[in-house]
Amino acid sequence: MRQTNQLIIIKEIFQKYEGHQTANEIYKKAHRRLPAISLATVYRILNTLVTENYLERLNIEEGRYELKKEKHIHFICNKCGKIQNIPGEEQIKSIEENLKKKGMKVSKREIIFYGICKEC
Amino acid sequence: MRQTNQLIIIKEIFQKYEGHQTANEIYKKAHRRLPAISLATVYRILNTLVTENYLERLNIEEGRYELKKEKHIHFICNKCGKIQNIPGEEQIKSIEENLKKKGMKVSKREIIFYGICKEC
DNA sequence: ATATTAAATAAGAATCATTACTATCTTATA
DNA sequence: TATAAGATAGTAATGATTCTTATTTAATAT
Ligand SMILES: [Mn+2]
Ligand SMILES: [Mn+2]
Ligand SMILES: [Zn+2]
Ligand SMILES: [Zn+2]
Repeated sequence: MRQTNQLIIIKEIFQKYEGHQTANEIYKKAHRRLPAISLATVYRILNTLVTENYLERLNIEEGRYELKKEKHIHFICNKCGKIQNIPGEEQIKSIEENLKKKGMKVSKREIIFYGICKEC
Repeated sequence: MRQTNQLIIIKEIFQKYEGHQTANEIYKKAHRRLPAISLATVYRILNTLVTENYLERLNIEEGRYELKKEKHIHFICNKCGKIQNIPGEEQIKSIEENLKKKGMKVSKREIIFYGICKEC
């Protein structure tokens, strides 16, 4: 993978802000530093970084990307829209073990709770 | 809510097949019985039925709808694409109780495991 | 049964996220 | 520095979903 300016900048954006960002948000941030960058390039780099396990994609209405870290679960507030990382790993592991016993092999997961957050 | 032909047919499609179907699949099935039906109508009716808790929408790459039944979890095979309903309700309830203790109110959730199914 | 009317529909345009395409450019390497 | 495979910009294309508006229809009152 070639170390292009575009790739370096997008990686830096994720290092600077460890939140859940859309492709378009990344594009706007990258565009400030590299006005010639194209949205298609942002999408291609995001896809590549997901394939390489550098990023993770969260499928909500619009795709959101975040740095790949220890596995976690998401809570999205229906009022303010904030996305939080929440605990629950033991319970999920328990489900995955039961699936394994049944002969299924889990490689990925998407666990999202929706509701009203503490502040709202 | 008016009992239109379009609404009745779409409900019957879900009664006949209790699987996870896309808007377009519904449209094609409905179209056989009512060639004049439009895709926009299918979408509007699906949205209405979700609002009324008759259907549930599963957000994967493409939206998939199924009859609303007891809460459950999904497993999607990366190879054959089959979507299965799997158990794990106790563990999820445990997570939700912890969220409640922290002051969050859960109203909806989306729990999907991806991997390879028993047959593949 | 018929007229009335508010709600639902068909058809197609519009929107929005994402991907495909291709000529041009750039990083890595010799 | 010359070269070539890989990456990019710009833009067209795609696919799912929603919007718009003129027309139709189910429910209700007569
Ligand atoms: Mn997260
Ligand atoms: Mn299901
Ligand atoms: Zn909130
Ligand atoms: Zn399978």
